[in-house]
Amino acid sequence: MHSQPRQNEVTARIAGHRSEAHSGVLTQCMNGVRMKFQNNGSIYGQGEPVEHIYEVVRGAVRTVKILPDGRRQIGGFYFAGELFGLDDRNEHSFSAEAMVKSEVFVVKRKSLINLAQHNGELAERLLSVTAHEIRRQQNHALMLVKTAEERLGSFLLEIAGRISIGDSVELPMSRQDIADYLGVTIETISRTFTILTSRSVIRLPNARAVILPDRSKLSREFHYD
Amino acid sequence: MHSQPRQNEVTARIAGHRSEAHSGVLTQCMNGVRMKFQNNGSIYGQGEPVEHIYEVVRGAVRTVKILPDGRRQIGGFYFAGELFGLDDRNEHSFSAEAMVKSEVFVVKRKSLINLAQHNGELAERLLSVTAHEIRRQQNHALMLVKTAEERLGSFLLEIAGRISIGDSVELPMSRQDIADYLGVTIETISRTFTILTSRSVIRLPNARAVILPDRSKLSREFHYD
DNA sequence: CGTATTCTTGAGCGACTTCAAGTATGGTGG
DNA sequence: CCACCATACTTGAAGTCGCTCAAGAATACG
Repeated sequence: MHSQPRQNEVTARIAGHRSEAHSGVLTQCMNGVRMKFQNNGSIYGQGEPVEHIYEVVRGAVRTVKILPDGRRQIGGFYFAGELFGLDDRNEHSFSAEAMVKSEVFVVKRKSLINLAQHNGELAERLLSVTAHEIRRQQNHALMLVKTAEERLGSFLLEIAGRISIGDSVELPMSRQDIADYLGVTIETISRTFTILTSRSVIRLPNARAVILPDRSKLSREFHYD
Repeated sequence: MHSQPRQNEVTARIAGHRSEAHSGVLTQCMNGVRMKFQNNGSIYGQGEPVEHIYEVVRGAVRTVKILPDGRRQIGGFYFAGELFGLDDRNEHSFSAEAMVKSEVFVVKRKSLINLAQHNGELAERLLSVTAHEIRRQQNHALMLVKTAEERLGSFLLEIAGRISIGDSVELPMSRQDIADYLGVTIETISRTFTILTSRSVIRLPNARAVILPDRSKLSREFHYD
């Protein structure tokens, strides 16, 4: 059902275009470990103990939850400079996987908390990062109450806001990932891409590349944020 | 469309049953102001500057977003001891309203951040509260990809986990609030309550009171969390 | 007791799902 | 380099769940 895709030409370019080491909150002020993951590599699993916090250095990561009945839900996508793994429990409720060849900076959760206790600036930045994550999750919830066209529209706007180069975005995630993030089927995603293209809202040079000619018009139509 | 309900007998009891002052993260270690709000009173508005952080002392609060096309979305419900207003931007993206007569402890955002910078324990607790809020938002997103029956089932489980007395819950929110939280219409919520009742999954002594006779069975069926 | 409001129920319709092919694309071995 | 296979993506047709529109029942409060 959700089998291994291959590293194709497009995703390889994505992994590459941010290959310069991205310096984020953690890499600047902590000692930790850099880890590399292959396409689809597992970073941590649903149910594993929460011992680390992660920062994407290069590449792209998704968090995934498999429900008892087999349904798959994507919690979020994370790109260079972004933190993930911020669970408040002792067990991860989602697993994390690299979507393309990626590099991740890993620090011990306890060390980070300890350091933040004696470093006010770090504590503030951490708080800011978590507050930002709350907003993103709220936006995610907001997407899920709209029509398929609005969901995909605001999704593309959000992703474009984070990894576009000019007016074009190269999607590191598959249609299935998008479908599982937006709570619709892969067929609906595909049909909706076709509709948006025929309406000239987007262009699709190929399945993984999207061009958004008029982002402000899109924002108005799909009122993202 | 969404007009003012009145303070009825049931919600009055809810406001009352936690009338003992609840001591949370903020009330314990900060100086701030206690504010009282009437049923449906506005605590802050969508678009207003973010200057404070709030803790429910007594009562119940909802956060609400009105989309440009008039649709209404509930971001979350907050009960005694819980924090809200944790926005990462300068403007609130949701407004906050009391659902019943409520008391709220208000502290200046800047003061809190400053204090946290020099008080490691407070910083850690704040981080824990925000991480918990992230989890709740993820759960909210998770609810929105299910069927109406599953949405209402997991919603009732979540609320029961927070404000049940024995196996019964008194809902401070209207059907419209539940509908706008779960992304379905009020008619669907009403019908689904009827279905759950006819299946003996719940009992409804009256519209605002719900009895969950077998919560563990519910958890299995609606696999909440 | 009357009226406003909330909640419930019904019938028809539409958007998304399901099931089922068909097409395109990347990788592999000859 | 090309033929082949596996996988991802697209398209079509029929079914279903939730929405819309409409009315009726229950509840709160003057």
